[in-house]
Amino acid sequence: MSGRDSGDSAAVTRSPSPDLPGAQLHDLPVFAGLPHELIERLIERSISRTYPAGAMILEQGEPAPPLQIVRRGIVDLTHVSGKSECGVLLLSARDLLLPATTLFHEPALVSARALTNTRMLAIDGEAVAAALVESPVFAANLMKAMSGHWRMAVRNILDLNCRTAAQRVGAFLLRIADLQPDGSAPVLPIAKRHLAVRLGMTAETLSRMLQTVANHGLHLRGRTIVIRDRTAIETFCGPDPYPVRDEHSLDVFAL
Amino acid sequence: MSGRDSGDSAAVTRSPSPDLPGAQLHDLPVFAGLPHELIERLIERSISRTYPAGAMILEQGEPAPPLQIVRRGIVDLTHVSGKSECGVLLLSARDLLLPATTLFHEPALVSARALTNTRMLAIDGEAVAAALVESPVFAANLMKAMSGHWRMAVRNILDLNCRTAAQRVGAFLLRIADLQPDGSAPVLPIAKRHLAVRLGMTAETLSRMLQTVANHGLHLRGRTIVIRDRTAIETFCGPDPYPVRDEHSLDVFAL
DNA sequence: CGCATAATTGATTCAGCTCAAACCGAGTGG
DNA sequence: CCACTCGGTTTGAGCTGAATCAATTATGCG
Repeated sequence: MSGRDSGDSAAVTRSPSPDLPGAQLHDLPVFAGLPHELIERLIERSISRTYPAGAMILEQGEPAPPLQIVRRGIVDLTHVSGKSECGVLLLSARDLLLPATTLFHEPALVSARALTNTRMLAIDGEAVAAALVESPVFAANLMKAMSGHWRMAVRNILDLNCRTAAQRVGAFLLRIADLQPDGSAPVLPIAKRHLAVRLGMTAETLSRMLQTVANHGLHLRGRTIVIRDRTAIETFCGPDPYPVRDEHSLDVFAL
Repeated sequence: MSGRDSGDSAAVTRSPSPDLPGAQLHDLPVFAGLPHELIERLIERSISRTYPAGAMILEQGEPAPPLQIVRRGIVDLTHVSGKSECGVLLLSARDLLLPATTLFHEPALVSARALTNTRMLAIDGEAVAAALVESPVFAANLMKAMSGHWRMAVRNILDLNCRTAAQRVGAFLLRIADLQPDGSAPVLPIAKRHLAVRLGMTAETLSRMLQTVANHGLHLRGRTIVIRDRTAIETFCGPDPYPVRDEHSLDVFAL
């Protein structure tokens, strides 16, 4: 929220330096149901890092020893080969960054880049491993997140070859709007260019498709999403192929 | 059953009925590193089922209470909407069937269908849950498999929007060939039509692309894959976008 | 043998990409 | 205050990869 993220949200976390636990850390879904002292131990073995918009968080090909969690901002997972980028997923607050890559020390298939100012929590890999053997609940939490990621990936695959570009755009914006805290006017949190990559199309095509979508009841004024005719846009976006949108119950908040 | 996969493998499992443990069950990767008695307990709470080619194993939309493992055959994960199918992944022996869906009781996004005669092992969901809290190793094994699935999904996403249809065909056949036990001539285990679905293209396109690929050093005589010019086909299939093919180390054998 | 299903081939169409140019808003500096 | 970049967005024209539709040939399979 906030203009182009002016002071407010920054002020919350603006603190002497990284590791300020802050009560809200305990409420991260990864920690749900864990004994308090275990959470403390994990947080002690973690550091917070902030990345300015555009900064690389993780380069594809390298493994990611510590377990990283998005505390604030939007993180873009894309594969870069040559000059063509290929987006896979956007993470937002509370999401885990490539847990699979982390846990099994495999090279990441995608790079992670901050699209907005981003704050990450990085928990030491060994502490995580220790916690895993000790706490089945923690293990379950991680699995849950991984399930959610799988689910998102499958949706993406389906979208890519069952839906048209315009439908993808529409569905994505609709989703964004619905995820946004209901009171405020829903707003597109990232640049169009990045949205295009995420949706697997060029910036030009996105531009055109936005017009198409506008003709079906969903406008984009500036960065605010205006749903003018809900049912129209929903039917346009296709036989909404899959069951309910319950990735949240899997502790996944990705876009 | 046992159409063209004649007696050999069928003979091994041809038995009065389902739950015949059989030594090889203990060697499933999901059980790796588990105490022997835990394996026994899980196997006791499981049943084997066989499906003829073409049979539905799991319908999209329904959750999948028991944890299922492919013992033999090829299982196709596709989403069906209307008359258009959209393939996501092919599972083969030793792969877990939608573990995420199983563990968290969410409706599956895709249907699972046997493409060849298939034998599944279904472990009771509660037994699995119990084993999970008891054995961190078991939990780790499941996570490993889920990591592998995520990896495959990401590859698929990348393929779909960074590679041409011909490149996908080439890369897939190359992969199949490499995975096959090296002695024998590599063979395509499924019908072309299903391959087309898996690769996100129509059967017609697949047919044409096979010709294209043939001009670049990879022929398909009948169902046997003939690699005539390895380097040529490899360079043709594109800047092989991702690191090594190490999904096997993640206990994933999907195609 | 003959029917049904799979695979090919050809002709046509269309969604989305590429390339190129115009446009626009925000800094920047004179 | 205005001119001037400079990145991002839009618009346009043309091209192309793959889908579609339709017809034909192969391949089982009962």
